[in-house]
Amino acid sequence: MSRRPSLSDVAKRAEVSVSLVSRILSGDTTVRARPETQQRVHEVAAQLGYQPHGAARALRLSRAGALGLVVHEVSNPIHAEIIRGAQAAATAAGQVLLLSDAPELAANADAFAQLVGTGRIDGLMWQGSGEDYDDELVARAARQLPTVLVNSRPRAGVPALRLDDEAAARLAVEHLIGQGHRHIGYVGGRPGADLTERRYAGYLAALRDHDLPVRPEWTVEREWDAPAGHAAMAALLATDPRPTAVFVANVVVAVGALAAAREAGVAVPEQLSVIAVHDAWFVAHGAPPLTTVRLPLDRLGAEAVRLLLSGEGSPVPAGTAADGAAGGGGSAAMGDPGGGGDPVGGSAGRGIVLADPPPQLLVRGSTTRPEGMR
Amino acid sequence: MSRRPSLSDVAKRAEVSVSLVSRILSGDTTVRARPETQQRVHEVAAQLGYQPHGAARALRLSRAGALGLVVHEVSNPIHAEIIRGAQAAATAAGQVLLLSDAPELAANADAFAQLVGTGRIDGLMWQGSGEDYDDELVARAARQLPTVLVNSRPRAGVPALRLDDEAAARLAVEHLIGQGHRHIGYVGGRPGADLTERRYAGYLAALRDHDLPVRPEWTVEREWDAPAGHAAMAALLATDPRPTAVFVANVVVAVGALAAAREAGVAVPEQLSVIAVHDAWFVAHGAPPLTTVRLPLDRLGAEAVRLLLSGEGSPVPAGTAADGAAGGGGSAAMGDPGGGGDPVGGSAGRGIVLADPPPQLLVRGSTTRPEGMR
DNA sequence: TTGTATGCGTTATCAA
DNA sequence: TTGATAACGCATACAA
Repeated sequence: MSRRPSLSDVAKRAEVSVSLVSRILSGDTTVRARPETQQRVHEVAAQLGYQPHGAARALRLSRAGALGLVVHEVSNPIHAEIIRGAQAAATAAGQVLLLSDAPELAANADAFAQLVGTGRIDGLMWQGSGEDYDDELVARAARQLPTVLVNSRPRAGVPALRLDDEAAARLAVEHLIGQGHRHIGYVGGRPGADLTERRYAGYLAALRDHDLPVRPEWTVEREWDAPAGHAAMAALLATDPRPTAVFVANVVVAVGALAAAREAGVAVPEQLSVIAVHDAWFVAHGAPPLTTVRLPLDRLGAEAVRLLLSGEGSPVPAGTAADGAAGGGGSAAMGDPGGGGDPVGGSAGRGIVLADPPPQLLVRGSTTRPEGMR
Repeated sequence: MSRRPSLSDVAKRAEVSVSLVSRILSGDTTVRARPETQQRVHEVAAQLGYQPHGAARALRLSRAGALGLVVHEVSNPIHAEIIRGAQAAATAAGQVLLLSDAPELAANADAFAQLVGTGRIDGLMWQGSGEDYDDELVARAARQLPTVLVNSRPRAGVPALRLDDEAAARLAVEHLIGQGHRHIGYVGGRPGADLTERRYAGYLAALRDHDLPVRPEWTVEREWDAPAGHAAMAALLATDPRPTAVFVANVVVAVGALAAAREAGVAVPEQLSVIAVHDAWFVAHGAPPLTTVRLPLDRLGAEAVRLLLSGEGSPVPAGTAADGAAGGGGSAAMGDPGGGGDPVGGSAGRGIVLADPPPQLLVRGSTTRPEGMR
């Protein structure tokens, strides 16, 4: 028959027992089998193209060999970077990556159960976007699985991985200040979202450090998409006086903001400098090419994988579903991995900041000295 | 203990046998159990939060309940659309989606084996990009799994799903012609790639239909990325006479092409109209906003899932690995699903064209009547 | 140095 | 109307 060869097929052909084959092929060091036997087994296995059956292994070991990644919108280039990093890291660790979509999981309870409750994955990475349903779903997931939040602060007791957004914002704003700008506006993302707040903090810190005024009407927050950026920039340009430069908290938002400036007849960078956090391939080709601060988004994904695999994901609380004894699923480890973290809480609820590599300024055409300066 | 509840936990608590629970919970219609028993079982299951263990199911049923999707670059917005469609369709069908990266699979044999050879997935979707390794890898995969090529013509006997690229190109070029252009250039993607050829065919057909000349020096093909588009457009603009309009075979390429025109001081659309295949959110915010032809990329992913699930993926040839009898893995069905296909070969090697919904013209600012016309 | 037996959680076959 | 049992493929404790 042409079905996939199993251990017993190999065993039969090599004329040894199944268990011996298992031990030999899995590189069990305590197996002191005859060298000739070992070789024979290896040969037969190769000949037959034997590969262990994933489900059987998962069942026996009660480890799925897979990790889940939940993202809010694949088409967002920022999320794509995270996916890329996670994908590569998972593969490198011999795990497969299961991709899912947050809005869909929120809308479809079966889908959620299918992903989280069936033992298909050993850990879950959840890209938090500050949606309302995030907290609830993440909390539910964390009850069943080691879970890590990505690009978010810790919520619902689930550890979180994030980048040094404050430093990035600071770097961006300081670039503007260095060019001589003293009137700098802020376009954020969704109000109240972690990311917005952290980047706003960096913006404020930079202004403060240089004794520059903060004007409330120059702070506009809408959403994390281009239309929102468009609206925000339009609002900002309607102020009087108007800033000579704008820091935009996200490159996607910046795309809309640039379009709004263009439509308003405000030349960038001649009349208005614009800088944004995160880089995406297409902004380098824009008019003008956008100056950005790049953050290592791919590392975010990679580090999340590492965390999960090293057992530092959210510990699964004991006595969840049925009875009530101790013993647990996810092991919990301590320590502060990753570069320069600022651990917040205890074993759960930690916030880890990936500060390495640091934010990188990519100067392109959208920033320049303010008009009338020299 | 706090481990996940199993069937036997439910059975114990409901005071029935495991097999009865299994049948009741799986909605077996032939199970004529007492209504009260049924209810009790359901209650206990809900109480315990019982969910069948995926691996155990997979082992028993020899179906993984998962599909694999291999893509060449997640950050490409076009690929992201495909992923999105596949993801949604898989979830809707109760399957999970396993995402992988083609270059990585090409470089890492273990990763390939892990994805394809371990029974983790019931079918594989492979986004073909005309890379050299594609043929070989797809062929290997198809020997083990029902496989479908996405956005490609059939290769290596593997059925393929694609969009009506020729119609899209035609629609785009006819839009230009309709505006009065008679000198229309072509910027393609990777030379020799299916996509390039199909779109080129549409371009040619449109010109032919309107008795417009085809000038070899106005046909430039480089690669599927923005830098290539930049180079191609630069080459095109160096011709003399130069076309008044350019059809670009891909929106990503078009981003680079627009930048090149800008740098060359050629105003779009005043001096040069540009139109491209595929739509991406950011081009609407560009300068100028790009006119595009949208194709239902998400349906491509969704339909691939449907095909695999309905058993119309590549049939796995019998007698592959070990012995040599009949009996096979993937069932093969015939028929011509999806809208208006042009099936090419037999059961394997079919090419299915998704012609519905048809290409959609999105007129934005990058096209206009040629200069000096009225 | 190697083999036998057991169990992971399900489903399916058969018997009662 | 229900239950006992075998089997899916593997890893391991134990026996030889």
